[in-house]
Amino acid sequence: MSTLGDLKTFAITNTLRSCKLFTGLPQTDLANIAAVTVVKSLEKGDYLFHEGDAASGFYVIQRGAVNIHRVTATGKEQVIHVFRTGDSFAEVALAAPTGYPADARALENSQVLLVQKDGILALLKRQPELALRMLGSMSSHLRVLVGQIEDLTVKDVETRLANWLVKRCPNPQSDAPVKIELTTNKRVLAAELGTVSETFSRTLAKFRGLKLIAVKGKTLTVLSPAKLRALLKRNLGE
Amino acid sequence: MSTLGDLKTFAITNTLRSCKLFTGLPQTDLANIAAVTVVKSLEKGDYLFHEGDAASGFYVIQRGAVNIHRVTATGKEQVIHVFRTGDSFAEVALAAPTGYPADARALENSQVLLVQKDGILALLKRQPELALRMLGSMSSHLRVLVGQIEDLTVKDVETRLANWLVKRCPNPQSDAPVKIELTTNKRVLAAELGTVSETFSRTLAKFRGLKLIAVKGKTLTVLSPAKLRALLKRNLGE
DNA sequence: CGGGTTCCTTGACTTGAATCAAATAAATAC
DNA sequence: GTATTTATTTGATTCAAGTCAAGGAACCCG
Repeated sequence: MSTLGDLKTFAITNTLRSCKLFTGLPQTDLANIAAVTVVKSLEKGDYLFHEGDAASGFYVIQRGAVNIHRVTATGKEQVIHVFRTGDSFAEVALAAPTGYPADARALENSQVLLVQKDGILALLKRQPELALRMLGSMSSHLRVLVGQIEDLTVKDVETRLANWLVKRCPNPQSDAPVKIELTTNKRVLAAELGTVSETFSRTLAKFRGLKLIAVKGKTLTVLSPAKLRALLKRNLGE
Repeated sequence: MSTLGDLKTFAITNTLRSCKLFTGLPQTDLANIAAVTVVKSLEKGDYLFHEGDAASGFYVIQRGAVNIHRVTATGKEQVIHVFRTGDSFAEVALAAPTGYPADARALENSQVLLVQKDGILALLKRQPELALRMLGSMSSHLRVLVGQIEDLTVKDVETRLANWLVKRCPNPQSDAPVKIELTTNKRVLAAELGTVSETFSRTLAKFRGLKLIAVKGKTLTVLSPAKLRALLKRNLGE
């Protein structure tokens, strides 16, 4: 049982509340979840878990970024998704078979909450509302993966990059330049887009040549979101 | 309310029981689910739903096969998964946002059960055990998708086909030939493997040349599962 | 500042697989 | 059975993108 008012519990419930999975839950529920939760600190590059590891629970990111990926026999890394502050992931842990299906590594110094499997399962049995939320969360992961399968197989790198950039423009119809600060190095971003750094670099160069973007170090500037969006539509629509 | 002993309900509960999602549930639970379930018959080629359609529930296949896919702007179809008798799919319907994320089409004449969203949600609220099963089911779909992302991006067609064939050999270490009957035409199978019929055909031809398989109409014979497995390992391991 | 990483970019080359085109083969209808 | 459509195979061509190689740029650290 958690002691109400306990300082650590309080800090954890605050983080939990900021996670979409748990927003709006009554304080008592949050405290119950906090009671089965432990905080983990990760240095950049640390592995949180590996494919096949016994799944001890699922995670909520308090601060930082975690890269979920698979490593092939040839050592290549296929990025499945990058989760950031407030995201939850690895809900798959709650169901048998209990091994994680992929690797997870911190892309920067991060702090995550591990919501322990046994504890949360017991809670879920008592609180169907929570179970439905977990269903919702997993369903949104499924949607992302379905989208990604299409992305990776159907679109070329140029289209994927255009899409990625447009998604980051607050108002893609406008002509006002938008600055985008890269939070990772370009090799990691290339991997997120399902390609390698060379191809990524060439595609950036192409866009630069088309005066669609400007690149200065880790700052990308979309010169005209509207034009970029037009290119994207052209690529998709034909 | 369903009348217990009602013939239709009885038929439905029998199907439900054969679905992994529901096996072992007590008869009363099954009857409750049956009460919110409707049977749908599909002709080969019929669409069950399209991407973006309001999701009225999830499905259990009683007989036949359903192809889940996305259609791109260029009209190309990317197969996400093929579900068969006893499988459940589109559990994603239970969570908002309510549109289906892909298209579903019958690959052959089929009969499916639609477990209606509203009804099952009400049940889930009362029966957390059921909610946990749904979590399990979605989590296994997640695992499949994660595997597929790796498949599609990392492996070449030869490796994907070898993998597909080996999976269908009861004992892949053995040297005893295995017959595999195709349940669809080769274009559909090619799409499942993330390629087109021409490339699929060439890859079959290659395997035939290597005496790994024999092809006669819709019957593939793996001449030596062990040899095929060796090729697969070679492709993956280097 | 100078040497050592690590990261990024560019060029040259290679290749797996899609596309286009055309020739069978198989299935279905009339 | 013959016609017609649909599937499958094969050949030739093209292309996106990965790999290999080499030069810069940026960053770190003493």
